[in-house]
Amino acid sequence: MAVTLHDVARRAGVSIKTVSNVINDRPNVGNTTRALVQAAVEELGYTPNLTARGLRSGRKGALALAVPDLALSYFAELAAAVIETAEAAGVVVLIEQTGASRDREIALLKSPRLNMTDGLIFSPLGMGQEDVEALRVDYPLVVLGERVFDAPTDHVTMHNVAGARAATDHLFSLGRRRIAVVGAHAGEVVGSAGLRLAGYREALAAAGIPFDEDLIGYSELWHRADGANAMRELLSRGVAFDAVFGLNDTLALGAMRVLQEAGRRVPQDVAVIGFDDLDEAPYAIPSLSTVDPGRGWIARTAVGLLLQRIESGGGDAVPQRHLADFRVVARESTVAR
Amino acid sequence: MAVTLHDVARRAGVSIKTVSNVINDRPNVGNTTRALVQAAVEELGYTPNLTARGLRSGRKGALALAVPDLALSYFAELAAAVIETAEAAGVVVLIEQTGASRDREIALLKSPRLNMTDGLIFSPLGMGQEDVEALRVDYPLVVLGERVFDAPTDHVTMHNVAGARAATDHLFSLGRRRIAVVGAHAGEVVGSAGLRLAGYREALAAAGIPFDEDLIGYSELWHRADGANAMRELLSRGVAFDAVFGLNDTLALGAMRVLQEAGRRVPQDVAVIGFDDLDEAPYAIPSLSTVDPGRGWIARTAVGLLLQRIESGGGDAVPQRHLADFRVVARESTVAR
DNA sequence: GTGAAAGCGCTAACAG
DNA sequence: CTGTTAGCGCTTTCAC
Repeated sequence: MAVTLHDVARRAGVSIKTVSNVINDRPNVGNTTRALVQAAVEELGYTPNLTARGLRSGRKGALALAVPDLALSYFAELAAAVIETAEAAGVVVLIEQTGASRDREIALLKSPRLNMTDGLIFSPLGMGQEDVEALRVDYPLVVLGERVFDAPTDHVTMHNVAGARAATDHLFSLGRRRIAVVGAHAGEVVGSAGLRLAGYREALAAAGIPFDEDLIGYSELWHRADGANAMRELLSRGVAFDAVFGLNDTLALGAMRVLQEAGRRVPQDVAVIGFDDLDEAPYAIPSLSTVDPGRGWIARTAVGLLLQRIESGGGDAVPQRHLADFRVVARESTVAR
Repeated sequence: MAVTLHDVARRAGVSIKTVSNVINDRPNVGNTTRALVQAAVEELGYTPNLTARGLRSGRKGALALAVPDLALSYFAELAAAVIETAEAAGVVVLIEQTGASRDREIALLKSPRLNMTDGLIFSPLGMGQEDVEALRVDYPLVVLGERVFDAPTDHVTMHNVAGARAATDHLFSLGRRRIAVVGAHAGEVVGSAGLRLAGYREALAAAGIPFDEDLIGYSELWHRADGANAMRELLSRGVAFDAVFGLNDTLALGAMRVLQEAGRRVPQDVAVIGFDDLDEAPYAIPSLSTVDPGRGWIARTAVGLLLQRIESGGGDAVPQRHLADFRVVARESTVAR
């Protein structure tokens, strides 16, 4: 290996600078020289050393994406979209898992590992409002989600409140009135759990239905098993309900599973709606109604924003906030009885 | 930003070499000097420039993982395990998606993008035996799966044939005899589809049951929708069957969905088994029986092997082949009637 | 035990 | 239009 610019230059009988110019197709190079160099590149099988280029130019051609856990479908699908978009721009993606731990999230933000990249797309789950300062970093950063407000960085996020409200309204439109929630985080205000719960409460208030704490199922994480456990607890509590709002699809699927184990028919006895519109939602049994939060748009916007920040040398343009469109996707789990 | 070794050296009143020695905790440095340097590092908030280190030492501290598509749960879960293992070794993971395209896979193998990393863990899906030569690369490479045999590289793979045979035997043990297959690839021999189908045929042969082409459902890809489509086609063909072997869990889940839409009860009318033991398999309705192919072990072994190759300077030790243990996981979708 | 100097492969001035 | 010359920040001989 180790074919360098020098080798190509020697072979083509030109200077290393000219080769560099051809590689980065810069304008000021004669056509014959260009062809000569290109031939040499072919013959020698030259491929630029990205590390050296990165060291010299400061541009690494890589971005980092930090998510809680790739095994969570939502983040896997998000990552797939981010990688696809980045690849189209000739940028590679390095993935970090934080395990939704506040400490690991904060540690990651100042990790030397990041200096292999030009910037970070960060989806925090453990950090909160009190950690705003940790987001004041000296590299391009785009934050996904709404755990932290008034952060000094670009945000791309979804309509958590409005989406949750629409999901709840959808259940109301079927005539359901006792709507259980699965996946709430005790005391949380910011963050997807808090915001979606707020949307649920807004819908309740607008419909004149009192909020009933007994209908709220809590869980730390949002794995399928957490949805199942929360539903088991809800059932064992003996409260009556005719619908369930899973704060995400994974929770909803876990809950749906337990409901059916317990002999409750979905949607006849209990209607179920989730949030995320995972690829698998249409294939659940029954197919799962949900809120499509515009994941693809979010990925594309986040990558675009980050690349733009990188391009502009991280100038301190005023932080932007982008919101994806959402829509309720009605499937079998919320068919009217 | 941009605190360099020089800055630390100046602050500590020592030479840059000494600082470097402390950072990489090399032995030959006095205790007082070491403390002095460490203090300076703290104060200045020095973090090493990994790009420069990579350029100089040749070690980038990164590895690439190439999979067909992160949105496929199997690969998402595999990637999660690889990242976790790599992180424990202080190595970051860069993910490439090939879309299961042969051309993109081959292109990736010689992509300059890879020289940001020390090596590649490669899970091909489009390449075949005729592409062995493309695997003869000059960087450490570990191949996952069995699309290519006699390759000049390390392999980590699963017992596709034996696992599939065990899955089929499990269905036999329930008294099922007409076992449909979902997700076969026409004419494929190597590759997961071909091997798992071979395992199915082995089980058939051992049980003295003739192979019936009518029971084989084909699909190009292994998305949920492909399993659903293959099952729809199988049903429309009107052949009788009392069990289904999904060549992976995703296919099985898609097929199960269609079966129930069509009024076939699982497992009473049709037993269903998959392959992969995805996180979601226990939460399907009914919970999905499957083959656990040892995904975690595969990830750990692949990372270990790659790091070892990298460590040893890519010496041409003889290619190794590692096989994970598997086991059949019986759940509700294959309960005896 | 520590310092000085060279150079990894590339880009970016600045000349010519 | 093309060549020369410095480094980017680090590790690594080789002296001391």
